[in-house]
This record gives sequence, C-alpha cells and structure tokens, in this order.
Amino acid sequence: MSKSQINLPKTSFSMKANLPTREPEILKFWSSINLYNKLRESRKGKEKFVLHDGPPYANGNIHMGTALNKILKDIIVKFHQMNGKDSVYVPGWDCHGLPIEWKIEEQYKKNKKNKNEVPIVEFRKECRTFAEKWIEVHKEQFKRLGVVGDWENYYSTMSFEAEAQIVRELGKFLKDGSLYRGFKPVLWSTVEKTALADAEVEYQDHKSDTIYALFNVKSSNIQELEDSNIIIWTTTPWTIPANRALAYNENLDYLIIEIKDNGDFKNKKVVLAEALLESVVKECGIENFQKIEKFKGKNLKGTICEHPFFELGYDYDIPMLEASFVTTEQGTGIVHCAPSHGPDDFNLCLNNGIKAIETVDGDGKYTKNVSLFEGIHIFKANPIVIERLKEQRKLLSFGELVHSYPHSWRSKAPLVHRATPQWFISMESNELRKKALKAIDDTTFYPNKGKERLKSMIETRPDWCVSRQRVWGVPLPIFLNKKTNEILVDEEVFENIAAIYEKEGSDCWFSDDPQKFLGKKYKSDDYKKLSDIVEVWFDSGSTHSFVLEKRKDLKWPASMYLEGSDQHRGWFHSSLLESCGTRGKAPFEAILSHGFVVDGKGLKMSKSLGNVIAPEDILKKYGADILRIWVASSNYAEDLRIDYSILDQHSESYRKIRNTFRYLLGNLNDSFKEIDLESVDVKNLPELEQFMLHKIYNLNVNFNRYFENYDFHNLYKELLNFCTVDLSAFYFDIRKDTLYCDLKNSPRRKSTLILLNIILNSLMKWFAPILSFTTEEIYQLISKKNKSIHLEKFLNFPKKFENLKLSEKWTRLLHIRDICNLSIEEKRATKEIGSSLEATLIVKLKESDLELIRGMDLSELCITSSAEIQKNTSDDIEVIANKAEGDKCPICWKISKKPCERHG
RNA sequence: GGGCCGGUAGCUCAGUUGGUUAGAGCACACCCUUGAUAAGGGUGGGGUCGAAAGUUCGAGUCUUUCUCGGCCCA
Repeated sequence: MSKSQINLPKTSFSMKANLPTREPEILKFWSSINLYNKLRESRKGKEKFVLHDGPPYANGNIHMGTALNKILKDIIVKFHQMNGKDSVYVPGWDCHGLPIEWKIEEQYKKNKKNKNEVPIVEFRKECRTFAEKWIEVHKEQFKRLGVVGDWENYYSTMSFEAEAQIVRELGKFLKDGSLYRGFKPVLWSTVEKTALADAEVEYQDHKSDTIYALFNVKSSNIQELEDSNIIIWTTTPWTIPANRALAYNENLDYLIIEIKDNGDFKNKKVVLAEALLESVVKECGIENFQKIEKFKGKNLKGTICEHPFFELGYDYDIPMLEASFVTTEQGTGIVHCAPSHGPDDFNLCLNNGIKAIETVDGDGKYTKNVSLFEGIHIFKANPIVIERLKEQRKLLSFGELVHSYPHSWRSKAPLVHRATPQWFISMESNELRKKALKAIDDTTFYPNKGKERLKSMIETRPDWCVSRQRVWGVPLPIFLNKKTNEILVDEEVFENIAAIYEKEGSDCWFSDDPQKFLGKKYKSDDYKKLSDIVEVWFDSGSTHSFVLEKRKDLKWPASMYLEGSDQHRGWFHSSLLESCGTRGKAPFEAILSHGFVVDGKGLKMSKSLGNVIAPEDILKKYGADILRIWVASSNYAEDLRIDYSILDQHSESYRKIRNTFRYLLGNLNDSFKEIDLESVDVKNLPELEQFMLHKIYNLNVNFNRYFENYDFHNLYKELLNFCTVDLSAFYFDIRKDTLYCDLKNSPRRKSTLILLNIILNSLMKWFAPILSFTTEEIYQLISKKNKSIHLEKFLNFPKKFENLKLSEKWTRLLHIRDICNLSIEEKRATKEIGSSLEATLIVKLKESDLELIRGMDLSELCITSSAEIQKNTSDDIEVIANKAEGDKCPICWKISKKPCERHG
C-alpha cells in the first residue's frame, strides 16, 4: 500500500448547510413528487393516526407560537408515519368572528364608509375574502417550516360544508332541549354592542368610582339592627338603581357601630364586618364611633332593607341573602346585588326568586325599567347616582380605585355585565357536565397535568352562551313562533337549512325569503327569524363533525388534539362539550398541550419589550431545521425559551450532527448500501463493531420509549449524545485508522463499512421527523430512487444486536481508556508528546482486568502507537505513557522500531 | 385579586420511593492534531439546586412563607 492508496473520505455532502437557500429547493422536490399523496399511498390500509389540526385564526402573519405548534404537530405526524401508520394530517382554519369583522370595519372607516349602509351579505363577502387571503398566506408560511399535510384539501370553518354541519349540530342541541333561551348577565361591550366570548376579553387597569352607600334596615331578627344602616361598597355605582338584594357571609362576624362624628351621620348606627372595621373607618374618615353590638352573620337571615332611593319611589324590599362569595378582602363584608349586572348576583337572586330584568339596553342606556335614570348612559351615570345618594343622605363616602377590569380585546373599551336575551347550551339538562367529565377521564393527556386543568374548568363552568349579536358567522338557525314565542324544533327544517347552506353558504339567511328555510310545512308569517350568529368557539368545537366524520381519509375520534395550553379553555374545551353533547364522547383519544414561547429570560414576547422574534427572521438566518431542532429539544410541558443565543447553540449542535453524517458519507464515498440487519453475522464482527451494534440497539429501545411518551427533548438529546460521544469522540476516531489505512478488502475495514452503512441508515431515519430537510438532502444523495426519506420506515433492530455482557466489558475498557487519556494528557502538558500516536502505553491491570482484556489491542482503543499490558499487584489501574520510539510509518503514522505490520 | 404550573452550571436538559462529593451535551478555557480541516481529539474550570424558615440522623427531592415568571380566571 502506498501513500496514494490511503482511503480518504470523499463526499459531495457539504460541510456548510446553507439551509435558508437549500430548504426551498427541497420543498420544490416534495411538491414535484407530490409527497403528501405518496405518503398516503405508502400506508394504504394501515392503522390510522389522525392528528386533528386545531384551526388557527385566518388573520395576520404566523408568530413563534404558531410555528411551534405546527412543527410539533409535524414531528409527531412524521414519527407515526415512519413507525408504519397511515398518519394523516389535514390542516384547517378558523374563519368567522369578531377580529375579521373589525378589520373590515376598519377599512370602511378609512374609506369613510358607513357599515350600516352596507348590506349584510356584502359585508360578509368581504369578511370571507379577507379570511381566504390569510389562509393562502398561512399556507405558504407553514409549508416553509417543513410541515407536510393535505394543503390542497384543507378545511375551514367558513366552507359551505362546515356551515351546513354547524346547523345540523345546533339542531341536535335544539332537539334534545339543551339549547335554551335565557336571560342572563353577560359581559357586554357598549361600544361593539355585543356580548363577548371569554377569549375576547382582556383585563387591564381601570379607574373606577367607588362608593360606600347605606341601606336602611326595615326589619330584622336582630333588634338592634332596626333603624340602623347596612354599609355596602361598590366600584360600579351605576348598578345601584338595579339593586335587588344584599349579600352577607354567615361565617363572618359583624358589628353595629354608632358614628359620633358631627355631620349627616351623627348618631347613625351602621353595620359592617368586624374584619373590615379598620379599613372602612379609615376610608370613610370616621373619627369617633362606638361599638354597639357584635353578632354572627347567620343572624342576618331574614333581614329586609330599603333601597337608598326608597324615598324616590324605589319602594320594594331589599332582602339580605347568604352568599359564600362574600369575603373580607375588600369592602364592608356586605355586597350589593344587581342580578342584571353580575353572574354571582344573578345566581344568588335567581335562587331566591328574584329575576333579572333588562335594566340597560345594548347601547349602555338605562331602559324604562329604571325610573329616574331612563335614557342615561351608564358610563355617565356614576356622578348622578352619587349626587342622588348624597341628597338622600345615603352616601357615606366616595372615591376612586385603579383595579384590574375587563375590557374588549378589540376596542379596549371597558365592559359591563348586562342581562340580555341569549342562547345557552345547558351543562345540566342532558348531563353534559357529567358526560364531559367522564370523557376527560377516558382521555390521555401529555403532559398529565392537562387532565386536572381541563377537569376543573368543566366542573365549574356555567352554561355555554353560544349566541352573538354580530354578522360574520353561522346564523343561529332558530325560528320563534310569533304567538307562543316557542322555538321551532323540527329536524326537517334544520336539514333543509343545512342542505341550502351546503349549496350556497349561509349568507342567504340574511337576504332570502324566510319561507325558503321553513319549507312547505310552516308559514313564514307565523314565525320570527332570529338574526343572532353562533359564537366562534362552537364553530371550531364542531370541526370534528365536519372534518373527522365527513372525510373518508380520517377517523373519529381523532388520535390526538395538540395545541397550546391556553386551549384548555378554548378548543379542547369547546370540542369536548360539543362532542359530548351530541355524541356522548370526546372527539379525541389524547390531548397534547404545549407551553408558550417566551424570550431567553422567560418573559413573554411583546412589542414594548422588543423581545419578539418572528419565525421569518429565524428561517432567513438559520433555516427551518434549526427551528425544528429548537422545538424538538425544548421541553414543551413548560414554557419554551427562545432568543438568538439559544438558536446559536442549537445551530452548533446541528453542525455536529451534520458533520457526523459527513463522516459517514465521506467514508462510504456517497455509496450507501442497505444492510439486511437480520443477516448480519454479528459474532464474526470485531468486538468494537459488536459493541456499537449493541449501542445502536440500546439507543433504539430508548428512542421508542421516548417516542411513545412524546418526550422529544430527551429523544433528541439521546441522538445528539450518540453522535457526539459514541460516534465522533469514540467509534469514528478509532476507526479512522482502519478506514484510511487498511487495505480495501481487509475484513476489519469491511466490518467497519457494514457499521457505517447501518449507522447512516439508522441516524437518517431517527432524525427524519425532526431534521426533515437535512435528512432528505442526505437521502437524495445516496438513493437515486427519486423517493423521499419520509416515505421510509424506522428500522427494526434484531435482538441479536443486544449484548449486555459485552457492553459491561466495554464499559470497563472505556474506563481504562479514560485513564490512559489522562496519562497521555500529562505528557502532552510537558510537551513530551503531541498527538496520541506519538505515545506508547504501559498499562498495569489487576488480574480480572487482564482476563477481560485478553486478545484486545489497547493501542487501537486509545489511538496510540503501541500498548503493553502488565499485571498489577494492586487493584488500581496504572498507566504510564511514554514517547514512542522508532520510525513513523508514512501511511498510518504509527511509530515503531520494527517495520509497520501493515505497510511494511 | 384567585386558581394552576414552573424556577437545577452561560444554554438545552437529566436527577428513581429524601441517602456518598448534584449529572450529560453544548458553550467556555487550555493543550493536541492538520488524512472529518470554517472540521476532529484530549483535559479542565464552572452550580448556596429562585430565597428564607421548618420536618429529618440526612432535603435539589417533603412542609410553610416569600419572590420571580407563565397560562387561565375574576
């Protein structure tokens, strides 16, 4: 063998990845071979894994959260596909709803157009076009991340099919009586003139007027209470005219005190909770007072008061009611209740036979039900109420308070609770709550803590308000009998409406003759058609019905729903309720929830902090595979941190992985040969190769275990460590000598090549779901089949690869190797030697180690020129490294006094 | 304000039922190599386990309080 015959690695797989430009080419390739269809064909008839896509809202560019979500989905879908399942992914979009409506209205405002002059149908068309535009934008952005799915046949909540099915689903709730017309306080925006969904509300600081007001006691079981006054505290003085009751807590201690200060309240007896005495006295500026009596809250039972405006005609009784929501955190320990303006108030009053009435209209003005205040806007009423209270000598004190208060996410206007006619799905009438809780128990959660989170929400949530007074959505398919005010429940009508929507969409509800929907059975003159629309959570909660059930390529229930942890109250929640209400079961077998993307310090991303990173920036600078590594290596059970230094770290890891592949490809000269693993003659391979097969086998066991639990960050770490520790720093380093300097047909070299082929094939497949682009690049290099890596399956490693005894032995050998390295390092520090091949070792071992090492060449393991084994009398491992003497073989660089064994 | 979740080396993560001196990879430093070369190898430094108190022979692990962060709710 001459120097020119050294087998140096050669590959066209470049060290530099250049992902930002290379990845789009790979995308073109996938599109050219129609990868999605090929994937389906390749698993025809196989068990299905259906990850049902939670639809993002078709509005605005994607952000890191969306990117994380889609990549995580794609990784899981690809894992199952490579595991042999028919892993189908159909992306979808959520299209109806307020934010899009607002966008269109904004455009009108810009063009000085009045929304009210635009026909509803035209307005809705513009909303539809807007959503369509964003679906296309999203589609391209998601594809760029490497996400593979049925992009051609995506689903959307505004498709005619979806709108039709949503009607059918509502029909089911109407039919079984779960959907009812209620009169409840809901969070209302007087600006947008609509009730708001929970998700449309955000809490911000707000300055409220506060008052301490007095309610004269009319009658009570406590004698001292008569002719005294109950003090209440509220941050919404405008609700005083709607007051119908007072609430106390039976477990609290209350006091009657007599005010001694001069003024309006001299010698007045007032009642408040003992625990709040100090703060009330201070805030109301009471300087002198006398405690008259202390009593238990439960004694307040049966007490009747008078409204502060009693003299002005508010002459009804104000009963005192027991309520556990009364606390001593703030106020006076007695709460004023306006059933039309608070959920707690509403429920308490309802349970005591006091019904809510319409006190405020949609614009925020008092109705005729409120005397003295009719026509006044509630946001302008506080000073008037305060003035009246003062005049009635019922105002003990007033002030201001900045506190967290609900606002509209869109207009940022403060919201109020307002009793309005709304449509609700009952949690109880058909045991929806019970069914949903059972369904949660039947669901697997990743991570497990999601189960409790969803459960506790379902346990306490009120009836589901599904109506909205807006226009961009599916119309509530409800007719009311004009005479009886009864709801028309007839499946034929629902089906008729659905059939019409399927053909032409739901716009016609607003424009066409109602008779069209009623059919021949009913006369439109007898019925009033509702103009409310369905809240969007019902839309997306129904996707399982118009996607999973309708499409032949999918299955119901889905194998998995996967979303951010906020969706416990969103899509997981609404899908669960919709499905349990109509089918008695959850539409998913498993739920995976992930945390939120935060910056490198763990703070949420926001424009004002300037810590926002857009997916686009990352793709430009690093490429999608780096972003995919970030997803795979982060623990999604918690919040996921990202910044440029974190991405830099991951791209370093990527380089290590890439170079591992480069070594494999280089030494195989880009000619990969698929090895039949079953036929590998394990026992006749060198022990090092046997040990590596064991490592591969073992890694695969861990790989499967991690995959089963969707524990990707540990899986990725395991793969990365294999590349770094087992391959690069160990196997590859040792076998360079064999690969470069052995004759091409040497058995040892051939064995090494078998291993390189197996390792390449294994790594490529293990990494494919994560490094979708890079593994494809490699696959294209070595397989000339014009096929994609993603059509492949994970390898099955035969049990014979496992060799625990050998592994134990080699673990000991590696320990000896470590000690050898320490000795070599010592000599390196004194500049006696440089490369390890300049060293020769004397290794003294105890008897059992000698036994272990018999027949082995320690110099091969430690990459030294030679190694001599001696018996040690102690149990220690002693190593002496010396400078090797003799001549350096020009080919293998080993130093020896004798001619080189291999190269003469 | 309430509920839930979390805080382990610069970074990403491991740490079994409380039990030796808290681990890995990356990054960093130094050295070697120049036949994986804008690569590769070796060695090494680095942690009051968010803080405090408590239970215990013993606490990263259990309890309480506080603090910081995130999600949800009001």
